[in-house]
Amino acid sequence: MSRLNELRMIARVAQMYHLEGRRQADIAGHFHLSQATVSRMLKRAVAEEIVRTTVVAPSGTYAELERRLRSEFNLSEAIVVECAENRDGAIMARIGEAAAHFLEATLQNEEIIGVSSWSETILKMVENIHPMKSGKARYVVQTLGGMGDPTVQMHANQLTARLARLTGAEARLLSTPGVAASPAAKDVLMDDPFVRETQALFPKITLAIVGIGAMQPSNMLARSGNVFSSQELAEIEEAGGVGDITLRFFNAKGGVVKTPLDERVIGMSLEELAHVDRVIALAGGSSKIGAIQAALRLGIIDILITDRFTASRLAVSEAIEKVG
Amino acid sequence: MSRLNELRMIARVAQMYHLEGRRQADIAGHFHLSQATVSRMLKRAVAEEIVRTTVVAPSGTYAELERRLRSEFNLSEAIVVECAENRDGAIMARIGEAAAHFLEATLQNEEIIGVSSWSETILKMVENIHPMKSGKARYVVQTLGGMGDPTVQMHANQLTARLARLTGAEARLLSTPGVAASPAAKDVLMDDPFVRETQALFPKITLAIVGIGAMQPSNMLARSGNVFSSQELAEIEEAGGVGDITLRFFNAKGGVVKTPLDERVIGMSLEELAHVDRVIALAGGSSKIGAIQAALRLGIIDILITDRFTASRLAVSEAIEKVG
DNA sequence: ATCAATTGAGAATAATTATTCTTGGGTGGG
DNA sequence: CCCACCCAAGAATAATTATTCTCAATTGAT
Repeated sequence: MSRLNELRMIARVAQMYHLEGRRQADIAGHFHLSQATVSRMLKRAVAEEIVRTTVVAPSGTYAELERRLRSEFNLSEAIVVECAENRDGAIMARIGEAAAHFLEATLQNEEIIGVSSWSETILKMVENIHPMKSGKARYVVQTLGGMGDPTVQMHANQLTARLARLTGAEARLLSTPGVAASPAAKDVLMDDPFVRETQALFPKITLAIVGIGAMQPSNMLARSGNVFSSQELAEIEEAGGVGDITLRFFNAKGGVVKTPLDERVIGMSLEELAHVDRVIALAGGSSKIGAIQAALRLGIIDILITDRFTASRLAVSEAIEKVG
Repeated sequence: MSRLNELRMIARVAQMYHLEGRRQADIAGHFHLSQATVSRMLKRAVAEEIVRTTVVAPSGTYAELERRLRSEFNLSEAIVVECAENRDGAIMARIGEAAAHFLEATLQNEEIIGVSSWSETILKMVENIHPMKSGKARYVVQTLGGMGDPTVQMHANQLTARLARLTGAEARLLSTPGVAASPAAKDVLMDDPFVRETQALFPKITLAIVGIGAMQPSNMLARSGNVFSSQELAEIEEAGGVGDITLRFFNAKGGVVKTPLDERVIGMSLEELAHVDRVIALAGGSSKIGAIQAALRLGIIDILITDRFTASRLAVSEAIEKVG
């Protein structure tokens, strides 16, 4: 019976604290208690479930899906965006917006940003970033050479440059094809002092923004001319490759797939990426599910930004495979 | 659209803080934000109703009734106790328990407690107090002489003494009748040095525990022999009296009613009571509604402890009268 | 009954959180 | 275009809260 009297008082203290907004010391004075006691009563109020705090996700957000992604794939953060229709264009726009906001909110001073600048999603991100006047970032480093058609290559350079301008950083470009014709050709291309300089920054990147590619080349990539021939792609698939990040391939289990082609890519390696403090992956769309799942299994992505359709399928599929 | 991205992040921060119990500085580190920003986001989360805190009153408590009593009667605190049946015996027992708990929880060191020791409710309170070993209170002062029958007078003394023992205090008794036969007789009784000494403590009382009497004498009071004759009671009623605290009468509007009888009472006056830091009134039961309501209007009671039936009728009745 | 272990509360202190102060940028009116 | 004002964010600081430390008292086990 005295327990009830005790709880009544605890409830009253909780009411004064949480609803009336009074300070603990104030409440302590009111009841002639010590502040320490009030603090303990409030703790007790939570334990007794007299005080309950709920966090309501705003509609259009998917906190539960995010939680599952974090937990299934051991991510530092996951952002799942609302998207009315499961269409690639819409999805990329929404992911881009969310990524832009996240970047703006969390970008530190003097960061060195790495960006693999030929994904449409990343383009959407850049389009949504507000200019940050007081030069926040130090460098924006292009982590993969341009693809095929020189016009598109320039596009990629421009995207990097634009991101640099928006973040008040200096752009460090890779004005070279992403894939050389041969290892020897790569050596030649790498001889360029600007290329060397940019590459030298890879280990210093503090924040990398990457897209995830499926074996099906994306629109942008396709338009940019063929990167790898279908024969080469077949070779990669043969070796188990299901997706790539900056043209570095991996298999469904999250293992790195090395083929001779690897020697011809001019860009950041997965090993280098693994050393980056924050790796943000932007990817969505039903055609990429498998690639994304595999990419997450690499264990080098810290933050995934995706759409609710993809998120849902990723979470379910991963959970099932773990049980199976 | 960016508002949603902002709210998502706020929601996530709120989740980490409130549900995962992480520190603001920790969250700030996770998102590369400043602790100040996290604090502001959390404030915003409350404003946006992303975070909601509810205080659930344990069943068997009546927070809303208490709130109404506090507000209608301008009380510092109100305690409304659960009570299965609207029967005086049960009500007094519950009120006593609650009062005991409240006293134990809020009693300071060196307090000087005044107690008008002839109410059954106060007796129940004393019965429920656990001994406080490290002498908390300084004195327990009897604020009204005993009534009629010397046996009952002794009872009253014993109750005071018992409360003193339980609180580790020294008892200061009024070993005299509560009502003298005449003002002159009162002067004689007051000549007693112990009586004078006790009375001298009235202005030093820091916490007074009082009952509220209706014009209908209570069981205990009746058993103790008649205090006032029916003629005298009629005289008081004539003057508007509807209730008393330590035999000091007041009318329905909360005004003090002085009659010649007042000159014969040996006990604390309402003026003295008004100067006491904390005045705790213990009263319940349907027969006392009017008296309690009037007593509360006196404005000298800080804390009321009553039962849910009485509380409910008090709150309703006061609200109606205020509207009318 | 005695004693170690446990509990409970306040005082003092450490940790955490809110706010003020300051700076720099954005904005809108002249 | 310039200026004044407003707003946002972090650093520094003030305010608030949680915890540790201490002491005393209780309990349970001999």
